[in-house]
Amino acid sequence: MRAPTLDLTLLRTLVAISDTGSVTAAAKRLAYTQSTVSMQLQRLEAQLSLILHEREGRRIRFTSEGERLLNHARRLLALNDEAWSDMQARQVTGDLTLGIPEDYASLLPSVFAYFNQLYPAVGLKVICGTSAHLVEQVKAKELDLALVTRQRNSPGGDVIRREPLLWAVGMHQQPLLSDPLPLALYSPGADVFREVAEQALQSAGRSWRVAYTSQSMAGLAPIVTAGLAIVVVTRSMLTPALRPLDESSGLPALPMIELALHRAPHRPSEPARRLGELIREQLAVPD
Amino acid sequence: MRAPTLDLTLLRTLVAISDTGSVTAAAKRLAYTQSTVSMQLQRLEAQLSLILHEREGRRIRFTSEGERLLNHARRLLALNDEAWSDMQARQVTGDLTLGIPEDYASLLPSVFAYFNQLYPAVGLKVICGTSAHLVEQVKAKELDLALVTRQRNSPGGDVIRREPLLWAVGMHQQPLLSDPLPLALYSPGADVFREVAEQALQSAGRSWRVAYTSQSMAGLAPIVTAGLAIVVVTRSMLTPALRPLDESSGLPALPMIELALHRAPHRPSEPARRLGELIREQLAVPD
DNA sequence: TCGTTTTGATCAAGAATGGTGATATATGCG
DNA sequence: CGCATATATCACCATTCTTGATCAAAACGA
Repeated sequence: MRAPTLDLTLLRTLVAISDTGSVTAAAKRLAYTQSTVSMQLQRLEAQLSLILHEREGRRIRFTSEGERLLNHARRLLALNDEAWSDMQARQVTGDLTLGIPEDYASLLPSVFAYFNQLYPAVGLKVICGTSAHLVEQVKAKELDLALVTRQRNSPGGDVIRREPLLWAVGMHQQPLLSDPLPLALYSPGADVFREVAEQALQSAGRSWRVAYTSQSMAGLAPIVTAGLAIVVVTRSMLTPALRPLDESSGLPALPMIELALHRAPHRPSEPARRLGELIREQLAVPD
Repeated sequence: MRAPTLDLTLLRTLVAISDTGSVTAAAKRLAYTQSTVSMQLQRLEAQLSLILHEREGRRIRFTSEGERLLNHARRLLALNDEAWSDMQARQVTGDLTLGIPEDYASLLPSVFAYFNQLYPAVGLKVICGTSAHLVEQVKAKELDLALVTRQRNSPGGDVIRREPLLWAVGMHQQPLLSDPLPLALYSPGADVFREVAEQALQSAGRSWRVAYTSQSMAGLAPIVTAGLAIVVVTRSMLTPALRPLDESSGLPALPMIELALHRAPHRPSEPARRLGELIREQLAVPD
């Protein structure tokens, strides 16, 4: 039993007719003429020597063969689309620099791996820095994209995800609720976490002291796990060495933080567009 | 990212080139001209704006994009072929009568179910009877097909499978090796099992008596499980109530039996062809 | 009920596509 | 250095596909 090949174009038309329920609407969707779609349907039936549809009044009804072919068609087209976009993706070339906050570096590797698989011809460079600095670099076109943290509803960039901020201490430490509260913070002005924490404490009337500062979480970690200070993190930054504190700790609630994607001011390059899309897809609200 | 549709014909050509390793050979396989295949390959590359192949000397080498597309192509074509043959199968209509030995009835239901799924428009009738009778009916065109048992290398029909014959007794019975041996047999002349058994005993110089006869195994079963007689079966006819005897029982070895498919003398109808093929596929040497 | 509108089928015609044979080019082999 | 084989390219032809126009049939509205 030889198997000639189906015409995917006709199958796409068939699916469009089924989806829209009418030849005319399908024609509109596919940017064909009504007569074209009508003839395509007939052509498909002729090629298979099968009656795929019948009409009751004006409404179209698919025969059981038609329905069956529709199933095949959808699977076939899904595979086709996947193949096509995979092949197109391989043509996307260029270089691309993305900036991320150091503390989110742990969140992204899987995205980078996936991106590299989809777009092997793109040279992706990743630069870590504080959010404020990254935003500057994007404006200066030193970066194509930057993923930054920011306070809720502050302007600039597209929001990718919102996350709650948490107070955290070392896993085996009791909360140090001394007054003033010993904080481990990022360098002054460098990061929103610091601003947020100080605002929250201030409006709660708590006093604090900066027990330690660093450019990144990595630098703060030893201090915190040693129990010398408490720190502000997002849920995705929690490690086994950190224990989050809930409201029973008596500390003021912290607002949500936003993760936003900034794009360089000119029209984004194709690789930048793709990576932006991928980041949005992969990081969107996994809560 | 819109996804235009690939041309499966071109993909088939691509696969053929890959399989045969040359444009000319692919053309031969596909019943195209060499120039056609050459242009098809170029067309495919043009449509995707990709270089799929390069030449080193005369030999063709696919680029990594080409190899990647080949993977997609094979999957796509497999799905296409499946869809096509499924749709074609639905057009096979007609009626069809198959004869089988009663004792093989238990072996076939799954085949019938599968057949009915593949060819829902075919009315399949199954008739049970002894092999000798079924052969007569096929010759008389009362049956389209008949599956029969026969002695090894006897003429007529196509061999579907060979099976060893076994002596069997009731599961909890000791072999009754009295002399003469009490046999449970099919009706005289009705089945090859009987002939085979008698030949084997005769040439071994054993005497026997027919303790019970019936038209089918179903009729013999009670006698055998009660331990009143021994019986000849194929491996596929063994039930939990039956225990096969090996050569240590002292009984003469039995020859292989053949399961053969007879077709009515005229050109087989399409449904008959399909069922024949299916039976061959499904029953072929599962040992 | 009778126009009006919308939808689908059909047709002829023009455009575009795809296949072919002939031919030129290149490669491998003796 | 040819000869044999494989591939690329080209012009031509046939077929296929799309389209606009037209017609028939339903649905719609008053």
